[in-house]
Amino acid sequence: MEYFLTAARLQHMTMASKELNITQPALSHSISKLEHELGVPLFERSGRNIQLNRYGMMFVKWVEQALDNIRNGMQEIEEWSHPDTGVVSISYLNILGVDLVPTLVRDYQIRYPQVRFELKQGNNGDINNHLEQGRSDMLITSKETTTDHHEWLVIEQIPLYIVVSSRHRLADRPSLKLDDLSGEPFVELKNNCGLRNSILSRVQNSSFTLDSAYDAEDLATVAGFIKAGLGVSVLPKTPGLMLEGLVWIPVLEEGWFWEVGLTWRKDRYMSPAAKRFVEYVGHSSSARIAETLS
Amino acid sequence: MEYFLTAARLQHMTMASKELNITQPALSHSISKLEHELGVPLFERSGRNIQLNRYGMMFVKWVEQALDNIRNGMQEIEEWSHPDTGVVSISYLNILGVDLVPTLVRDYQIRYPQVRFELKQGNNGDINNHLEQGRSDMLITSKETTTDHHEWLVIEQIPLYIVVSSRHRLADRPSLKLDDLSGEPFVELKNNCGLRNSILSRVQNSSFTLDSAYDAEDLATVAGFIKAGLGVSVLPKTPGLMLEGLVWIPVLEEGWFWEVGLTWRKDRYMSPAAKRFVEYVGHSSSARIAETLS
DNA sequence: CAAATTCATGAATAAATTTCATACAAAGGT
DNA sequence: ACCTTTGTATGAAATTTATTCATGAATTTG
Repeated sequence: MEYFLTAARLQHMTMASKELNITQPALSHSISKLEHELGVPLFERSGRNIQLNRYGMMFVKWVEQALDNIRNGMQEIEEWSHPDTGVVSISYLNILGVDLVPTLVRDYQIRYPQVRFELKQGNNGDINNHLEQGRSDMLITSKETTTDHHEWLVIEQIPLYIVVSSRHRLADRPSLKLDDLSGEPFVELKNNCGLRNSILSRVQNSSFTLDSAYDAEDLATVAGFIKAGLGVSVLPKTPGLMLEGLVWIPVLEEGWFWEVGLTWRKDRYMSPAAKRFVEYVGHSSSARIAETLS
Repeated sequence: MEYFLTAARLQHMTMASKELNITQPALSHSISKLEHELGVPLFERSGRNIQLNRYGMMFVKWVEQALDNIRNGMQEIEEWSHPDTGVVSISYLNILGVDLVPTLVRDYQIRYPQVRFELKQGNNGDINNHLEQGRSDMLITSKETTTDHHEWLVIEQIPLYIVVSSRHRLADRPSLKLDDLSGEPFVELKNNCGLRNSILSRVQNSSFTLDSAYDAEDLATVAGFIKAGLGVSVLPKTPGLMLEGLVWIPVLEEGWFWEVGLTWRKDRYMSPAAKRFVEYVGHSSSARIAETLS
């Protein structure tokens, strides 16, 4: 195709072959092969020069279009796979859309304003499907769901608090141990939201037996239930959950925080734009952790 | 490209390879080669099945368009080179547009109604250029211009008459010899119109010396000059020249006719439609000649 | 848990493209 | 008119590319 267009443009085999960096017989052969495939000649050979004929002129315009299409396709891929102009496709847990993800995206776009983000949210099951089906490059979720096929990079450790209604009998305590909640109706999460497993595993290590009163769909609903005085729970202290009428009481035991981070599949191709985003998150989160320690 | 589209459509290497009549590794290799050329993967490999990824979906739509274009190009060529639907491209001498060519074309299109004609006219120089440059498949002209690179097929032998004005002193003669025109002002053709050379060569064989009075651009002008009483000439008796006020006097000598026919270059490709037209003209003209003889 | 299915990989083979050498034809210069 | 130059075509050899075969790894199925 490329050969044909060049020969057609220059109407000169030898010059065209030079432009294409091939020998003249190579071009002659391939043009002749094309002509045989089409069943018609594309050039008039009169003496020692060639000239596009009727069929050649017709065919040129189609071939030009075809090659333009291929070039467009390559350019689109190039654009989308370039770190500056490419796309970072992320799925994240619903609750993280309130504060963490928008902050992260905004900060990143100050550095790389041309990068496009493709953001999807959902519960743990949803977003894991996104990742498996390749509809997202990476997830922002809690660590619990990762396997050894996945890479994990922590973004933030959000402290967990015991949350009660302001009218609750424990509402004025400065701090609590988990055991103090024994007998209290506990508002749990329905679907395995990462956080749920995170809390359940901690509970199993303690002597305290959990009295599950309600299963809510998501964290915001849990907060709502507590506010309505229907029970108590353990929640990460994050915007979107800090409703009026809730009291956040620190947990006395060590290590009560919810680890949120980036996860992606080791075996999957990741676009340069996505790679750079991962790198950025790595730097910024380690900077943030260093800051927290000092 | 074809391989990629099939694999993309079926999302299944083995099935695609069967449809393409190649082995599965052949397809795997070529897809992998394409991916390396583009620098990005086009499929997600999860376990034992493949799925188009973001880049693959983008690329598919461009490749589909490109292949459509090539197919359109091939179809257009197919159409134009098919004897039924193709094009017959003819250049002819101006004067033959009055009767011969329209009749020929009309008769042919009764048999092959889908055939398209591309008709150009001009003087001898013009139409010879058309043929040399490949802008026409064939010419309808007089035999004189053909060389051994050309094929020749006679269509009609148009009788030549001595033409004088009705007010001319020879106007009432039933027939004339060429010598009878001695001393008469002769109206000649300017550019070598085939007929001109035809007449001049005959004149050279006779004792008669031609007294060239005017050089006209074309046959119709010759007729006009004669009608105006400016001279006499020899003309083929054909519609378009038979003006009122002209007298057509048969020539006594034998062999005074103008041979008009089809000519084309031996070394040039001729479309099936054009070939069939040539064949038709061959049959119909031999039929006509047989008819004339009987 | 074995059998079957599917894709990837690497070496061997088959097919294609390209080059080399050369022939043929047409322009151009003397 | 003859030689030189320029340009294309052709066929065989060399090279590159594509395909197959054999096989391995991974995942799904019965």
